[in-house]
Amino acid sequence: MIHYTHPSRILVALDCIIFGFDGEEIKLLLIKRNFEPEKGKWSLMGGFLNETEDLEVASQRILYELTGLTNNYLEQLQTFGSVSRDPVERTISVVYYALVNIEQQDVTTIKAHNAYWISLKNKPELIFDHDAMVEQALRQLRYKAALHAIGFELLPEKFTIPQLQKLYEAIYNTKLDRRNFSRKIISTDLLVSTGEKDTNSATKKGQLYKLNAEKYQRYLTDYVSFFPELTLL
Amino acid sequence: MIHYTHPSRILVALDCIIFGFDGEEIKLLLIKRNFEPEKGKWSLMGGFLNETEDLEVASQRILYELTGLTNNYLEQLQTFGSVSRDPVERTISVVYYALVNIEQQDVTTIKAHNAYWISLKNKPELIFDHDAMVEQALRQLRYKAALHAIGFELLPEKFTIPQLQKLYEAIYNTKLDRRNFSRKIISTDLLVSTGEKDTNSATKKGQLYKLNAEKYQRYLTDYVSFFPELTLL
DNA sequence: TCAAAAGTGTTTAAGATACACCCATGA
DNA sequence: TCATGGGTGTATCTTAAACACTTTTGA
Repeated sequence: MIHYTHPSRILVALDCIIFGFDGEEIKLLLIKRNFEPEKGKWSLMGGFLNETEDLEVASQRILYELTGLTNNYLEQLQTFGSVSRDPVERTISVVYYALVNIEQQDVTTIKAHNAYWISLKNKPELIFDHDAMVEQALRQLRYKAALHAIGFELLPEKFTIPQLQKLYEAIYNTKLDRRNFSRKIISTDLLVSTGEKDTNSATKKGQLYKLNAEKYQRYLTDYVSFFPELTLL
Repeated sequence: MIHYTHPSRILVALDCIIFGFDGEEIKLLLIKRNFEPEKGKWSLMGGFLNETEDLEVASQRILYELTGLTNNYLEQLQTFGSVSRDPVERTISVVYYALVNIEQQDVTTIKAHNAYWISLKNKPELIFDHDAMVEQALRQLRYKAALHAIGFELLPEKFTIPQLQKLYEAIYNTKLDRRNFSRKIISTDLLVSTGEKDTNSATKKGQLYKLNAEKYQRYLTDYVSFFPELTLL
């Protein structure tokens, strides 16, 4: 194989910010490291890129190793490349963020990695530049969820409109008007009524909806605003 | 220095999509390669990341080498990492896009690199995955310029509102209503009248404005919509 | 029967859109 | 003086925002 003459081959890591939603709060899947470096501290799930592995494939592998999940929402965020970001060796890190249904993961692999779901509000300090990664991922989540229908990735297959509203309130750390929210969601035609009712609710049982898969695919790339105050000037 | 045991150190390239605006069309600064590999074909400006160089610094260096420009709008787009994207050797490429004022660059260095401003409509086929990079950069430019006040980076310091409108029409390949556009821009309070008139115009000379620097800084991070049809459902 | 959450309708205000007229300039 | 492009005003329609009442459920 021919090679470039440029000498500087660099270690390429991947780190993954994994978001979940428990019905009340946005949570992060974080690892309490029982390995070096920085053993005992908190970090994101990560790994190295192999020579013969696509970047996309590597990110899916890393998510799978920790959660047992495939086919999740997984999007590249940004690459972090300060010279001094990893004290062990010059390493650049390609960062992905994932949205997962918190009820679907494989508890065994999570335990094996010493990982825990931590709510954003209680996030401990993380190693290296992982705090900056999380901050940027949250910004991207807010940005994207305001314009695209990605929030559903954090919910179970069937959900009520009030549940969806709680999700958006958690993402934006705000309160929304129930009536306006409901009307707006209905008007997108993104939801299909299942006819079933939410059995968990303690009081009046809400109607369970699922996604209109076709419309949903369109809204992943097209603009929609699920966040009322974002009428953009 | 301690090293990780992981063996796969990989060549890290940077590629840069450079957008300009000539008053009528969005243009790309492309290189007709007089060097290997793919000599004779068109490509983006690129280079390799050095072992002791921050990623951000490297992207600025590459932009400077080609255009002689510093302090431009330069933002990381995404990292491309297919195994087979570069036939010479496994290389991942961190892609940046830059917005430059087409009148300010250093013609000498551009000539030295055998680079030319090509309008988007006449873009030739590029090497490797550079076409996909350009496509994504354009999508990002459209996305971002609809919400943030970044378009100004493509204009000279002083400009008329009709010039600004032409820019947005070029970015979105559409026609906008002159009266509504003007009102919307004025209402943002982003422009400051200079009192001067555009001397280039053949007919009625338009008022020259410049940016309200303070407001501008805010709008780089905050949302603004300069694109009327983007009321997002 | 009462508290808590779900569901729906109305009114108002703001913003987007469409459209018409006048002004300045140089050929 | 006329064609071209710049500047401003107004009416209408759509959408967001604020707000009140009724229904369902289990304790």
